[in-house]
Amino acid sequence: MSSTAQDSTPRGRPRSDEAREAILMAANELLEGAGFGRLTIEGVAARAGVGKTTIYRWWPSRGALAMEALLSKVAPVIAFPQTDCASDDIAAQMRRLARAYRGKTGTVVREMIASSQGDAAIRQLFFDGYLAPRREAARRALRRGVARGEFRSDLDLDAVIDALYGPLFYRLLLGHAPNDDAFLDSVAAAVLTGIRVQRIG
Amino acid sequence: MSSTAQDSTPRGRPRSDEAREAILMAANELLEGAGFGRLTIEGVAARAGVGKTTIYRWWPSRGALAMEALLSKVAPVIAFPQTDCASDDIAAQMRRLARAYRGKTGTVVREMIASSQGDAAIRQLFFDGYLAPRREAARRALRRGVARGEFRSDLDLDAVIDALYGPLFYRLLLGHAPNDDAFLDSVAAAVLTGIRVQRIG
Amino acid sequence: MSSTAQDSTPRGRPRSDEAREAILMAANELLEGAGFGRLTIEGVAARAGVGKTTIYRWWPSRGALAMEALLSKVAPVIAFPQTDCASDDIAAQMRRLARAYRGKTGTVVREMIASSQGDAAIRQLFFDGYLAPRREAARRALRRGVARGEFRSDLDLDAVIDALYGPLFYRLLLGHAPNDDAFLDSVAAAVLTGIRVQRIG
Amino acid sequence: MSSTAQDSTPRGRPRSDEAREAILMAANELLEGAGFGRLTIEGVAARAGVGKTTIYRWWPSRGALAMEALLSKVAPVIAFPQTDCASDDIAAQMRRLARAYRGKTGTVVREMIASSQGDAAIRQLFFDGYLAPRREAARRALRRGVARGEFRSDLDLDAVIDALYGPLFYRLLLGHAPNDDAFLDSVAAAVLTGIRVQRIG
DNA sequence: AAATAATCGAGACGGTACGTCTGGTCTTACC
DNA sequence: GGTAAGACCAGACGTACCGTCTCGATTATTT
Repeated sequence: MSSTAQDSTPRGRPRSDEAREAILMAANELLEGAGFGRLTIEGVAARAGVGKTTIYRWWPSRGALAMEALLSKVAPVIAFPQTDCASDDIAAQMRRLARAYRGKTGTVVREMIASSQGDAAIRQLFFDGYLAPRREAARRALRRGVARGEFRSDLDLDAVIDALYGPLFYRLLLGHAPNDDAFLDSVAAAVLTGIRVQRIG
Repeated sequence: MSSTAQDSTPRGRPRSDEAREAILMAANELLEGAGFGRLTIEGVAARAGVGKTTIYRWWPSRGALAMEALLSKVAPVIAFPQTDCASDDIAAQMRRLARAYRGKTGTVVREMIASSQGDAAIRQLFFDGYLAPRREAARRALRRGVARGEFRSDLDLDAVIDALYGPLFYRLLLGHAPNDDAFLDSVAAAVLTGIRVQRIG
Repeated sequence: MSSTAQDSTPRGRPRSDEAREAILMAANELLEGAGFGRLTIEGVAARAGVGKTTIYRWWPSRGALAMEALLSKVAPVIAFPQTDCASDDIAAQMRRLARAYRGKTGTVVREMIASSQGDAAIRQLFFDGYLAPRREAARRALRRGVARGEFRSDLDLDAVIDALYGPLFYRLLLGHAPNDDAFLDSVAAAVLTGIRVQRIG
Repeated sequence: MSSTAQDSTPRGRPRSDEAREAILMAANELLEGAGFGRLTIEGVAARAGVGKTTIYRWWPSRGALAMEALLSKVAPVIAFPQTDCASDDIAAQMRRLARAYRGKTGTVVREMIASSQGDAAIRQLFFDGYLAPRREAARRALRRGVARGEFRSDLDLDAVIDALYGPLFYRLLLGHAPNDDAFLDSVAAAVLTGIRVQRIG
């Protein structure tokens, strides 16, 4: 077993975790207080009692900092219940997710998606750090349904997930109508019915 | 007793349409060339050969200007075909819309939605000027299907529209997968099947 | 039947002088309230209820307007007394002038001289409208002294005037010491003694 | 007990003397080329290759900058010759000063005095930085004359200085007549004669 | 212990763009 | 045909942040 080639203990003064945490905390406070648009590096540095250099040393951009700040405190993945019926589990999770998005989390997610639009690196951070694990959980729920013979086995799971959650995000971002339970149920019903194993007439 | 409702004779030099058009054209050029993030009031003023004051006099913010610039030249509503089958009409329009969004229009729409997140005024402008007319066209297509006996008559049309187009916008904004025809067809099939009048067994 | 030409009322232009006076009054108010530095054409126009054009039609610059505004209300020439002794007359007038300059007039004159520095036209206006008549009065007082045999007859009167009043303006503008009577008397004494007809020993 | 008076260790990046000098040089060039009225912070920044912030960080106003620029390059105090005769020394220095004022320096000094009128801080700067040392030199010359028994010992030196130099500044600022040698000599003669120790008849 | 190395805070630096203010010019409609 | 209103281009204002760059001070590892 080759002991890792990369064992080189770093020289010099080690990174200060105290500073790191102060920065993320300050960033979060600014994000919640004033929104992403008013989060500035200088503001974070001042509030955290930290030099600007320290921020630039560790984060490539305002967006990257905001994203990490958010991920550092984002709500845990909304879990999928595991009853006898995968369809019900999914519909129930969607309702819970929508409830979370009606609060502060929704604002935060909206801003994260918004700030992703102009910067591919931020988009990747958001996808990897936030969206991907949540999509993986959904994928597992769907696979469970497939395994139970509830859903067809030839599904494009990503497409199904997008069909289920796309409307929710659409309303979150455009804001023309609320993500109420009736809406989510109707979306879930339409999509899940469409992927259900057909009863033979 | 004069009953004139509109008595407001504007005083002073009237607004210059020439300047207005030069500003919107310059804004569009910058939007397409460098994106919303690089659109600055100073840049627009310089390119349009216009004083900054003239821009600030008529547009309250960078976002409002960008939005109006977008709306002033955006492709006309992607029309719905009108064949015998409303379902086919809708699915066909979705494919066309997605094609448009794979080009420059998609980038601009993404950025407009993003900049809507921090500014309620922009959001309203975008909804009224861009989204609402397109949703109304979709609503008409759905009503046609209802009238033809193709779709159920108890539908929440807005919810149906969100279910159809939400996934498309979701992929547009998150970018984790392309809006290809197969995906859109599967979404359309699931949703439209769900609202179809049930055949009596 | 329109009688084109001449109604009994001759083509009224009732405004002109009214506007002119309103402008000068507004300019004076601004000058006294905020000083020359804060006098702007726009401010004057707004306060006078007048279009900017009307100001630009009659005055070539901010300074010219200010100058005329000041001249329109400036205190009358401080008269020279006419006693038996021209020296005493002059010294007395200097004391009176200094007293006037210790009040608002002094501030106004200071600012007029200041605004003359960058604009030859303003300087000319100030000289012709303010300074020249006052110097002429001083010249007459000196000539009276010459005629009476009190002063020498080969004098360069302008140089004498500058020697008399220069120190007063110097203190007015630099402000390092007050123009008190003792100072003025000592200046007057030195200069007037110097130009007095010498007693033959 | 440590008696160190100066314990303030400056933190952060130290001020750049290079920038400071570039700014003063650029300001001087603009002052001489276009005059104080055309000296703008933006112009200085551009010419010096410096950010505007750097100027605003160290100078509170356009006038303060101009003043320091002037002081940084103004000829050293026009020295007083030191011959046997203090009267001659003073008259000679006045001629030299007037010669300097007939050139570019005169224009700048005029403008500085003008801009002092609306800003007490500028006035103070001009007095402390420019005028006071020159007056002190004159005071020393006069004291020399007193010590030599040439002038009376009960003089108000400030008043004498104002009497000597006031006319010169008066002509400089009003511009109605040149500061030629004959004029200065006559002023000097009158004033210095007046303060001379009287010969006993 | 001393030297080396990377960190930290502070804050100045050259810049870009902001949104405002004023200058001086130019249209309009009204009187 | 002069006037008020007010839009127009131009450009400087003073401010906010950007991202980079010294500094002196601190905290580790390596010699």
